[in-house]
Amino acid sequence: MQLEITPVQAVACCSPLARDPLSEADAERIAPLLKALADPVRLRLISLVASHEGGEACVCDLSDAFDLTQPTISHHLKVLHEVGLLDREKRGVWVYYRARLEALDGLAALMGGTAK
Amino acid sequence: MQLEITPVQAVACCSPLARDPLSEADAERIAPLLKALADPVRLRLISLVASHEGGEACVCDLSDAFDLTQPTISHHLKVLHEVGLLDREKRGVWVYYRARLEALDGLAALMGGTAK
DNA sequence: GCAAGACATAGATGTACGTGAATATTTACG
DNA sequence: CGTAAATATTCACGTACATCTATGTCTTGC
Repeated sequence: MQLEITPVQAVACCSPLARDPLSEADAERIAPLLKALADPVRLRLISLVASHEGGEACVCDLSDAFDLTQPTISHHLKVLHEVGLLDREKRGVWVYYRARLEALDGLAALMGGTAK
Repeated sequence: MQLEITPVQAVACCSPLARDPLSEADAERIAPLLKALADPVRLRLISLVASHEGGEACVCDLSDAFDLTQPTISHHLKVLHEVGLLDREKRGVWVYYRARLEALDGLAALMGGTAK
């Protein structure tokens, strides 16, 4: 269940960085999203999930790619989930994660478009 | 003078996150860029610089927008400069910063394009 | 040359964060 | 039920980081 407002929803509500000065409030809402992405392990995790067949992957698919303990992977997935970059669905014993592509697109729209 | 390799150059050398799994090496090079951006103050700083007239701004233009001391602003600008997101040019007493739009576009290309 | 202004650096401090070990929770299966 | 497997949570620890105060460096104008 996902009832609370996640930082992901902050992405869609402002013009590109290079067009207008970002407000303090918007910056405070967007920074956590980037902070969640600003880790090598989490970058690879979201990339693995997003590029995995079917657009989703379970933890078992993911943890093999890293030289980290299972709780650490679980922690990183939680961080990405809490900001709304990953959706989480439990099916049986396994937990499947799915990337929120709109969120990534939102961030891309924020940073890009400067070459216009 | 800018002779060393900055993290900014790591952006252009990989396909979008959602297309192929990001390699460990690429992730290690890109994460510092996002980490530099993942701060409310630095987000606003780069936005202020990029959206400022002429595409550049001196520290004096920037520090007024924040309730922080001058050394703190200077520190944040240094962080953005060190990863290559901001160019730095001293003219007289003033130091002008300019956003590297290619870097921002590179990041945007990395995260977006998922709606294809 | 000296004083003033713009910006950077150094040192110090509290907080946030990445990681692992140990343990808990949940589900399937016999 | 009870055991095994998949994932999450808790606790602890070392490091990184944001911020401030104090000080340094450099440029301009008198």
